[in-house]
Amino acid sequence: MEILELESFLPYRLYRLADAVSREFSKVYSDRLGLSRPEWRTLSGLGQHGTMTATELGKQSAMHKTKVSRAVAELERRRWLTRTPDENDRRVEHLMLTKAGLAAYREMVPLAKAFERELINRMKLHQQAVLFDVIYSLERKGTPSPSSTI
Amino acid sequence: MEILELESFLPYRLYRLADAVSREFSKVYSDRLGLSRPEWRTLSGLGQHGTMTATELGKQSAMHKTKVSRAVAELERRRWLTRTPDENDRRVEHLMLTKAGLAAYREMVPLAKAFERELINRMKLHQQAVLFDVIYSLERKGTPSPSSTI
DNA sequence: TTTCGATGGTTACAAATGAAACCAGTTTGG
DNA sequence: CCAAACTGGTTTCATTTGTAACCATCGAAA
Repeated sequence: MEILELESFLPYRLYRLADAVSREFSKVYSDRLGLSRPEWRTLSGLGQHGTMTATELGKQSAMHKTKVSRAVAELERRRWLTRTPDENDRRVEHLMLTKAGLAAYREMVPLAKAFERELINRMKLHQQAVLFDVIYSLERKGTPSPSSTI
Repeated sequence: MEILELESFLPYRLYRLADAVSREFSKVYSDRLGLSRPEWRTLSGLGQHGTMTATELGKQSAMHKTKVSRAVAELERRRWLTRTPDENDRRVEHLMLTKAGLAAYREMVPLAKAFERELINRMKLHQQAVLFDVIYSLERKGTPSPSSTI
């Protein structure tokens, strides 16, 4: 009978990896700032772009609009961001971080970068285990990577 | 001011990729069999191993025991699996797919494999965009992969 | 201008989730 | 033999999430 090896099934592996990484990173902004993931993404988006609408935020960070709406509401409650109604379109609000929000963002950036760096280093140490696994999954089936840029 | 580009932040990219893939694949078992992800993983684990305990299932497929418990309960309700109490340890139950459960599993395996293959192909078509991105993220910082097996 | 479909954003409700409490059974150490 | 610590598994409860309905506004077409 044909069986499926879950442990090496690409969607499963990807999910597991991402979940583990994401959980670990979430500790940083959760422990430090008491943020949820949508809130962190919102903070991050605004910190990066200065000002954005809720829709833009959703696009950039791949969040459903309800998530954005809730995250924005919470950050507003904390006075980490303010809303400014659009001049021409009264449905739209432009969001911007307050001083406090910006301070939080500034605190997070180096932590995030450090986390990423460490993650990359860890992967190197483990002989790029993760990377290798993904590649393995890709190579296993199909022809050997043809025009690979690697 | 130092900013963080969310779109290229490794944890974020990983999560997004995995989420997209997982969601797409979930359509297969959800539309087809009306299964949730934990239920699919349970079905998959049992199909693969024949018989397992709830704890083993949790280990194999990285699910919290409450998820396992609920998934097992649901599959049992559908009569897709049966529980057999362990001889020596009366806390433990051995789970096994019924005919119906096995039939569902058999139906899923080729679909899952096809999905994976298609996924891999799609990546190839896009010049291994995903793979490339991950690698790029890894290369960007740090020294060029030293003992890379690639 | 009025109406109708699309769009920005919020809210309500149901389902999925995680943490912690819990129950039953098992092991360990006195 | 007994109490305490532990383990397999379930349940409870609060939180998070997604879907869909919703409100307000806008743009286009009649």
